[in-house]
Amino acid sequence: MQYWLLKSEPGAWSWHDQMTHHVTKWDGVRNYQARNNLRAMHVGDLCFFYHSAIKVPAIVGIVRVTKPFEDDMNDPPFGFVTVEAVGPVNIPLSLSAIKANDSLANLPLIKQSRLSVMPIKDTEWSFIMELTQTSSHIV
DNA sequence: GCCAACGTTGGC
DNA sequence: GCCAACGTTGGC
Repeated sequence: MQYWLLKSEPGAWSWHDQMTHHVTKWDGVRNYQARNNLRAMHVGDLCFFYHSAIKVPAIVGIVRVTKPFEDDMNDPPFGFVTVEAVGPVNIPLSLSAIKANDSLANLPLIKQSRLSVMPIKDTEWSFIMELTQTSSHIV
């Protein structure tokens, strides 16, 4: 089981959209590194759902991979995985709150701000899960 | 809205 | 294969 983070601009595809549709393709990725990460996903992997390019970018929910990578017939060599909404995080975790924690300093989210599909280490996942359980991180 | 970072394209 | 030009992402 591996962990990931998926970015989406809420104007294009929001957490609300994800919850409404529940099971969807995660497509539209047009970057090789992000595509490689999509291809490395396995059924059962969990992903944070992150809202990007807004006033307060934040982790807002969790989705689970339900089908592995498939090729997009119309746009090789890119493709998609299938995900289902698991649920919202208890309290959204903003990028500024993430940056305030030294133990999250190595997240690609910070080091590689344009990458839209990235791996999350077990320890990072657990720590973020803890943070989303408490309001202490809200500034 | 601006701009930095970065990926992609295409001429040479 | 290099690099300039250009387009896109995403934080602020």
